[in-house]
Amino acid sequence: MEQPIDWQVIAQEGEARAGILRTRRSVIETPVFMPVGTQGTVKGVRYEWLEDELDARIILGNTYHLWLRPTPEVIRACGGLHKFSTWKRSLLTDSGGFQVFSLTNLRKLSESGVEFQSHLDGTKMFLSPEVSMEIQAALGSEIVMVFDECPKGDADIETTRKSLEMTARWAKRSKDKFIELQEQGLDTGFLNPMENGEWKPENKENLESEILNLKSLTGQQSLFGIIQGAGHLDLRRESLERTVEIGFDGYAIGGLSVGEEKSVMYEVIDFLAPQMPKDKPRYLMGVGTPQDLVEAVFRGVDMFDCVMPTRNGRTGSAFVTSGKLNIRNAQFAKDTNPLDENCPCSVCKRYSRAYLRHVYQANEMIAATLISHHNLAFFLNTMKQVREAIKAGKFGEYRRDFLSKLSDNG
RNA sequence: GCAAGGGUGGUCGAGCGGUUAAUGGCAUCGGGCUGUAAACCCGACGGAGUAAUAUCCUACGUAGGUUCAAAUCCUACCCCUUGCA
Repeated sequence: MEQPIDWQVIAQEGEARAGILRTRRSVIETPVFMPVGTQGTVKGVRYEWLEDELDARIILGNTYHLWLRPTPEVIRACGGLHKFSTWKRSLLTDSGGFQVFSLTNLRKLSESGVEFQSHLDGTKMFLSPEVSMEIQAALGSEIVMVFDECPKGDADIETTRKSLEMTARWAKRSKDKFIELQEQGLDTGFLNPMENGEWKPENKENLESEILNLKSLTGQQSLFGIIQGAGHLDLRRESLERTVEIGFDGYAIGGLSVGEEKSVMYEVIDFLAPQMPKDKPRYLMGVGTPQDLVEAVFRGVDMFDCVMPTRNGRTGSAFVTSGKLNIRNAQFAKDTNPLDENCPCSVCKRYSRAYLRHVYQANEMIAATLISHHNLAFFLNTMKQVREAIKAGKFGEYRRDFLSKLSDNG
């Protein structure tokens, strides 16, 4: 049976899986880190760098932000988010669900959806599963997320249960609307499979043979469900069952790293990931630090996204082998070393900590760009090493080594 | 030379008799950032001392004076800015 995406495990070690995810627009090796490009741009980083040196295969976009500006009408008129932005590889669009959580004082929540006040000008806007699906069809992403509600990490059991049940109903409504939109041909990113729009990585001999065995794709969008339940394991299980019952192309763990203790996050992943469908990709939303990624892969997660590399990059914090480094610190004023001597990225090859500190302190735009670039390289390289370790059956060793090198608050 | 206005902590600048080690901005130093309302937010910022308080010390151009009390009022001097010679 033809599907919009295809994912196959090519190696496994314990719960950790290495796989190949194919969408209509790119071949993505998992575990994968997806840089966040909320407003149709990964802040501070040109697509040229993401494509060439960093070799990101998939990035995020955000329904809520693009809905307010430039609006789906503009993006549809420009041929969808790929054509509009010129990003040719895969896109995953978040549904606006997270904004239901993070813009809590600008919204009114009800069964039908959420009334938002635009954070730009206060205009009242109504977002619902149906509206979110319409916007994501206009954006034309490869992976569409259901519209969910994300309770606080420390929410009590009754609040969490009510929230989870609404998320389940919203998931069903999302899927119904999603199917309708696909049938109506409103997805701007549709690619005729006969035209073979799929992008393959270059110089990947092993991958070529693996791809040959894979099924062809429908050219349509795929849809991921989201499991909620905060830190309550029985609710997590219930949410998982209800989500799987509806049936999606992949499954996401939502509602982590939203204020709960770190131990709770690992506990939930430990419990949940192994129970999730084995033949579908598992996506841990919004996580996290490099350490979080390694730990979550160890527990069976395949996909990640997080704003940390770009946000921290813009605010002077660099991720390095030993953890984090704050480029503002006076100790780096005359430090001629690169951010991370083990990092092969073009920033580390060329620029010193002293220079990066100077341009940061001087408020030069390039500081944000350079540190964001390095941070993305660090995240993407970490995931590449993780994949290679799993394929070589040495992930346990890799993880131990990785964690032992952390000395700061990584 | 005359007239007017000024000299405040790293810096710019408020304060113009007591609650003022002295508002605020900037700079500096430190911390934070996890499906991006974030090129952002928070804290420290005369010195000594304490785990933290307490407590000392030194400070509003310089030197005197008035007053219970002065960055704030008075006098002299030094310097700066502007205008007139």
